[in-house]
Formats: sequence, structure tokens, C-alpha cells
Amino acid sequence: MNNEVTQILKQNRLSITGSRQKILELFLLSDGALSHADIEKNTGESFDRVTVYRTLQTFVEKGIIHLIPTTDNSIKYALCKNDCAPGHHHDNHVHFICGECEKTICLDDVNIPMVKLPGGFTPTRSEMVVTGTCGECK
Amino acid sequence: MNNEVTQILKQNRLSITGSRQKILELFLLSDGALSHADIEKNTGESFDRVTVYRTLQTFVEKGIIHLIPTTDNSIKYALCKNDCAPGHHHDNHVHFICGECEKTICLDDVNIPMVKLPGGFTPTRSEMVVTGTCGECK
DNA sequence: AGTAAATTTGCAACATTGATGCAACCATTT
DNA sequence: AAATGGTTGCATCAATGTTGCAAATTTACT
Repeated sequence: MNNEVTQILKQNRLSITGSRQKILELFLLSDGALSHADIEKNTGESFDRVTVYRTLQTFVEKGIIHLIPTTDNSIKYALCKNDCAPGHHHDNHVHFICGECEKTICLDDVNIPMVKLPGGFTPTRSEMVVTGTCGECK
Repeated sequence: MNNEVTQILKQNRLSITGSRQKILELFLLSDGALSHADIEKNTGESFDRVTVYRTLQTFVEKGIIHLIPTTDNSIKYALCKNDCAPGHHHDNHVHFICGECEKTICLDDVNIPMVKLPGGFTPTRSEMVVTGTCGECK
């Protein structure tokens, strides 16, 4: 596990620091998406708030994690699959938010369908979020 | 116009106050979605920040406007079509965010497609946001 | 129309979330 | 082991959102 963390950081040409290791580890261990608050809760007093922000920003830039849109104004992050390159997220999967456990889950195997747009609109990217009940809460 | 505003408020059993009239009017005049900041900008010094927050909350509860999910943590609101009842938003349309003019537009005629979810997941509601370039910016 | 009751508003204060500049610190490279 | 360049923590600031309460406004009633 620690090996995997180090490897991912190296692959992305990031120096191996405590905060990055710890935060990346959290993502690898978590089955759902994490918010900034989740991360602060889990790391306790280990890191400065600013460090967490900057670490998350860095990870997004490098394509290690991606953002998930929400209706409340909270930002959620989740691990990208391997085919994400810096600046080029190739994620095209649906996200699921469970109303019971509040977990946000990447449905990596469910692709976002194309939609036909009215004339003039040119799409570059789509996001889809489904809310409901997950398997464990049903 | 003012008539329409009053009518909508009455239909929803809301008292007719200056802030509600003004804010609802803004939504009727606007072709896209509005953020809290947009509204503050447009109303100038007319209303307290808190009043705007509370008015928007009320409108959402009554089903007059609906929230639009975003990846940055900004909240956008847009008018609901007539078939929204208090607590029951029947909106099922795709939202489009133009990267040029930054406008958020309700594509009322584009329905969110169904997707097949993995076993165990039960959907109750879907959101879809497409980013790209709108007709005017192309 | 005039008044009482219920809603709504504005203010003050506070909490949360996020950004920036800078000095100290640490990881990497030689 | 030392130099350098990236990273962290602190202080500070700004934006965004929430709550309690008194004053003002709207509505309902007579």
C-alpha cells in the first residue's frame, strides 16, 4: 500500500512528502469520494488546512483525483483511474450519491450517455450524478 | 410582468414583499441561471444579504426555482417550469454551461437519459450538466 | 379603514471555506 | 553533505453562509 502511494507520486513527478502520502493513502483506502472536511477529520491535527487545500489542488492538476459536481456547494474528490493524464481527465463515468449513507461512489463501469443538444450548442464534456440508495443501505 | 410575479407568489401562498418580487422578476427576465452573487449585483443595495439567502431558500422549497449542480462549489438557481410542486421538482432536463460566456442554461427540451446501474443501486433522481460552447459564443 | 397576529426583514455576530505572501523547512539532486 | 528548489505552516484576509432577535411589514379580521 505504502508502495503504491509512493509509486503514484513518483509517476507524477511529485516529491514524496508526509501530507501527500497520507492524503493519497486515504483516497486509496476509501471506497467513496472524499471532501476536504473528510480529509481534515481523518488526518486530525497532522496538517495545516492550507496544506490540504494545496495538496488536493496539486492532485487534481496532475490527474490523480477528479472533482465531482454536487448540488449543495460542497466539493468532493475521488481517485481517477489510470488513464488520466495531467490536465486531461478521461473520466466519463456516472457518480452515485446515496441518500442514506451520504457516500459518493464512482460507477466506473457506467458511462455517461451522449445527448442530442439543440442547434448551436457544442459539448466538450458531460457530468452525470445519480442520487438514490446504494446496495448496502437498501 | 409584475402581474406574473404576483401571481406566482400568490399561487405558492407567499406574502408579496419587495425582495421576493424583485428577485423573482430577475429570474423571469434572465435567460440563464443565477447565482447568489448575480442577484446581489443586480439588486444593488436594495436588500440585505441574509434576505437574499432566505428568499432563495423559500423559492427552492416552494418549487419556484431549482438548484443546478456544479463542479466548482458555486450554487446556481434557475426557474422551474410550471409542473413543479412544493417539495416535488419534476425537472428532468439537462443543464448546459458555456465556457465562454459562463452562462448556465436550462435545456428544457433535452431529457436526462436513463442509465443502467450496477446491481443494488436504486436511483431516485438524476442530474446532468454538459459544458461546452453555446450558440452565441460559437 | 383600522388593528391584531403572523411573517418577513435587517442587523449583529459568528462559523466555515478558501486564497495569498512570506519565512522556515524538507526532499531531491549533485 | 551541501545547494537548490519545491513544500509547509503561519498569519491574514475575503467570500460565503447561518442564527437569534428586535423592528418593520404584510395579511387577515372586524
